[in-house]
Amino acid sequence: MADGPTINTIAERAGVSIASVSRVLNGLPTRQETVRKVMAAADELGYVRNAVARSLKSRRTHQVAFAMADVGNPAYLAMLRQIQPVLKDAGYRLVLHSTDAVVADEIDVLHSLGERYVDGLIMVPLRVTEAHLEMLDAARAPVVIIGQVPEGTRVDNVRADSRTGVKLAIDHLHALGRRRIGMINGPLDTVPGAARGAAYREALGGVGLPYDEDLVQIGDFYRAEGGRAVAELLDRVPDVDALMCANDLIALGALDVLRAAGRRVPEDVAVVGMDDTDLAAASWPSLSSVSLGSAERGRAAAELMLERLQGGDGEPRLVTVAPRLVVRASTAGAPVADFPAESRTDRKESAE
Amino acid sequence: MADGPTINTIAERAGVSIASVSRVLNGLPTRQETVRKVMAAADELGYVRNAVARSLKSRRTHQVAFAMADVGNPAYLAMLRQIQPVLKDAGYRLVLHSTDAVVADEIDVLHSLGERYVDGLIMVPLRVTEAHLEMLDAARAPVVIIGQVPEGTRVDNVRADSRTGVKLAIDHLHALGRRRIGMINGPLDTVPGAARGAAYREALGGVGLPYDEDLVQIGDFYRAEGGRAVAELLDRVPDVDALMCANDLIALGALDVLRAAGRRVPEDVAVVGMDDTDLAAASWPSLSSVSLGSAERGRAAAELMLERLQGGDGEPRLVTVAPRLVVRASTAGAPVADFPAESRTDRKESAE
DNA sequence: TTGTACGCGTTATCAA
DNA sequence: TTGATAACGCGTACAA
Repeated sequence: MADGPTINTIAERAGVSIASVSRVLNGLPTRQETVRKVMAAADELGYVRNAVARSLKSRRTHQVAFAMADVGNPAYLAMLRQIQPVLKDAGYRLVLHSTDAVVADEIDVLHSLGERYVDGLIMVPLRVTEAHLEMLDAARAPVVIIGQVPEGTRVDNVRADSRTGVKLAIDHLHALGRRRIGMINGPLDTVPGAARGAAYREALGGVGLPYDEDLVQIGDFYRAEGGRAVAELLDRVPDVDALMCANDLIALGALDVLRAAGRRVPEDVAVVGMDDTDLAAASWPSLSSVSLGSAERGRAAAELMLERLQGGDGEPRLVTVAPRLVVRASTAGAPVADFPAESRTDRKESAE
Repeated sequence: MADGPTINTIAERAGVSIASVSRVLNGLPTRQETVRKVMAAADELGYVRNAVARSLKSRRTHQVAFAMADVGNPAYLAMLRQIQPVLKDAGYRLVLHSTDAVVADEIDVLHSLGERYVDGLIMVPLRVTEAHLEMLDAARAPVVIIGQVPEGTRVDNVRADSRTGVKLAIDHLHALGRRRIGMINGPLDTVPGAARGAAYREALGGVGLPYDEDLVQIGDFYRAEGGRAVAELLDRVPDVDALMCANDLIALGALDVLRAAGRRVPEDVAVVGMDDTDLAAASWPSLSSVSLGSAERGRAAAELMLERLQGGDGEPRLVTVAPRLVVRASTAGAPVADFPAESRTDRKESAE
């Protein structure tokens, strides 16, 4: 752990000036003899350039930050998996920020952008507050926001389209002949909860079904709470024949409860989840789910960021990613009997 | 996006020297009047200290790198989730490296340690080669390795204990009265594959069961391959009454195939997975699984790292994390009928 | 208590 | 082609 050599050390050793060393190291035109001496000295000393000093001089860190609420959330994770390679291939390192769903932490991250330890920031805010907007306005580095921002906000923005996503699911259920389609949602004061609830109502209208409050049950975005909500709904509306769940965990809870209640899935009740996480393919029956394109959003955000970093300074851009309905056994008639070969569920595991 | 103010800007504005500005900003004893002027100027200018310049001076970046093969791997992810908050609380940022299971990339990461853009590195190598050892020896910053390293390697090291893990599972199955316990493994030339295969053989001996080659089937660490392997095993040994699977994905494949073959789980065949990923709780029946303590390993590694960063420079340390058998429906008699309330499967989802 | 001046390791300019 | 030197932004002896 000896102190690392610098260009000064090399210069002494090679008997040249630090300017020459720098030139050689950066491949600038230099006499062969000098190149040789410098390279030899650098080699012997095990020289590695100091990234911090370079950054101070060049004003570029080759780092990009990605900030989201929770590393464990599969949706964010899907984004991360796409963002990482895009940045890596372009020569950027990824700095990870988990804000634990604390708004103050998000503001902190935006603030710290001024410290210039990264060249840019990709952020998935829980919701965009006034404080966010102020910081965004004052930001000294490019920012890409994944999620809804108020009209007119001057930031690059990547969005999902949960309205269309819910519509895909409702249309699908309707086409299967379901007419009593319930909705199990999370809290309505969250961005996803509100959006998905409204979309459900609208989609029902789209297929000519009446909106019935009794068919809607609010719980939380977790498995146990989802299950409880479904139990209540079953009590109240025994003839429900389909469940639109606001995310996959809720849908897993629905499967638990339906099974316990002796209802067959999908014969008696069809179930659709949302976010299309890995869990959807792992469950039994496997779960039809609406993908909101987390992976695609991550990739799009990373690409927008790279364009900014490479000098693009046009108007803020908006990218909207289309949702996709992934049909599996929970809506598709008879449960799949064979094991699935869908490659997307095949992920490598088990390190040691 | 105007150019940010520096302490010089503030000094001018406040009519004092940069030294005074620096002092105020760092809370060193200063006259009240000066403090006021400086703070005022800093406020008006929206000053934020430059992290790069500080790092160059202080020789500390307050960044730690975490390098593993694949962000999507749930085992690494579990580590990441623990490492992140530990570092964050200690004031360190996390730089994420995904090496895509390419050994050369791992070496790159070790090499880049010399660039001093991080204060330390936590790494989960696929396998430790000669090149690794050389780089580790020359490392100019603290390194913590999660995984097996050759005896005598001078690095902090955190290990799992898959041998004991497998033994827990076999003992459990044996206690349930199973006597024809099969093993579905991944390739034997991988570290986990070899270790788990050997552990299986040893554990059988421990409960007085003979080792029978016919009961072992090699596939790969994926669901479809796992399923295929199980199908072959069933063909060859129809009276198998339990399956020890080398990871959870394989176990999911086993459930698929057993279901298709009309074997009840666990009545006819009990199934145990490994790694205890989220998928284990999501499947039906829910999957008993051996946890190798990924989360605990992550936390331990982060804490070892912090100790080094805070000046600890004693002998290299070795931490071994104990495995744990999580019993669920796939071995536990009648499948659980109610929905589970295990909080560890409740993770927040769905951002938008 | 305050200011001057130097160093952290690089890159880049300008003479020589 | 090369070397001395000035930044980059900050912290800090040392002197005033």
